[in-house]
Amino acid sequence: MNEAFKALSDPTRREILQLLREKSMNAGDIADHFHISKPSISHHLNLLKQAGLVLDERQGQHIMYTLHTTVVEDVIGWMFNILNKKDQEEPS
Amino acid sequence: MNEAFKALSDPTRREILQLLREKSMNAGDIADHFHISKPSISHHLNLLKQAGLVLDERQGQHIMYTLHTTVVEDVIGWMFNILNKKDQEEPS
DNA sequence: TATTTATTTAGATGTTTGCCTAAATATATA
DNA sequence: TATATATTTAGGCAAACATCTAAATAAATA
Repeated sequence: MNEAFKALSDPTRREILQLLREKSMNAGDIADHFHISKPSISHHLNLLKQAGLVLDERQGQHIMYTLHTTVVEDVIGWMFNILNKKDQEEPS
Repeated sequence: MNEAFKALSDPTRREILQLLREKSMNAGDIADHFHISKPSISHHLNLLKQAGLVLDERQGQHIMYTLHTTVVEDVIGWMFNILNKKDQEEPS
């Protein structure tokens, strides 16, 4: 999960996730939302992929990026855990 | 909230939060849990403080660090938001 | 098959980060 | 007030990071 926390620490990458929240997009369309070069966006996408936060799939000329929520849920779990005292685990 | 995400991106700092989850501790006792110099831990504690994730209060010779959960809740909110499609906001 | 379009890889550069040791500050105590 | 204890600040260094341009790769199309 360390890679996920690292990936989430960059504002551009968080914005990419927000974009993908609405719908899957290809790399070029994602890049068009930022004032950053395409190679840089490609690098961010790769980090998000390594962290398990997005999936990629080639569709002909394009590569579609999709939000992958499993790791997001893991992070939420970690965060929730922080909110409860160890010896006071709340019943569900 | 960017500072909080940055603060959470380091494993040592996340471990500090896990420690403080159980009970408040002073800087020295926190440092004793790690194989890192006290100045380095002090630096991590300062970043956590800047991010609003911990509070500090001097108690005589010691400085007590306490988990502060407001920002943790904000981050959880952001994470949850990612899980829901924009045009499909679920009713509470 | 040659060209165009989409994306990534490679390589370079400036900035940020995490760590260290040494020195400074703040409080408590002899 | 002098000394001991707790913690932070300062300064430096190596590794990681975010960005760029140029070149390489992959697929579609003329």
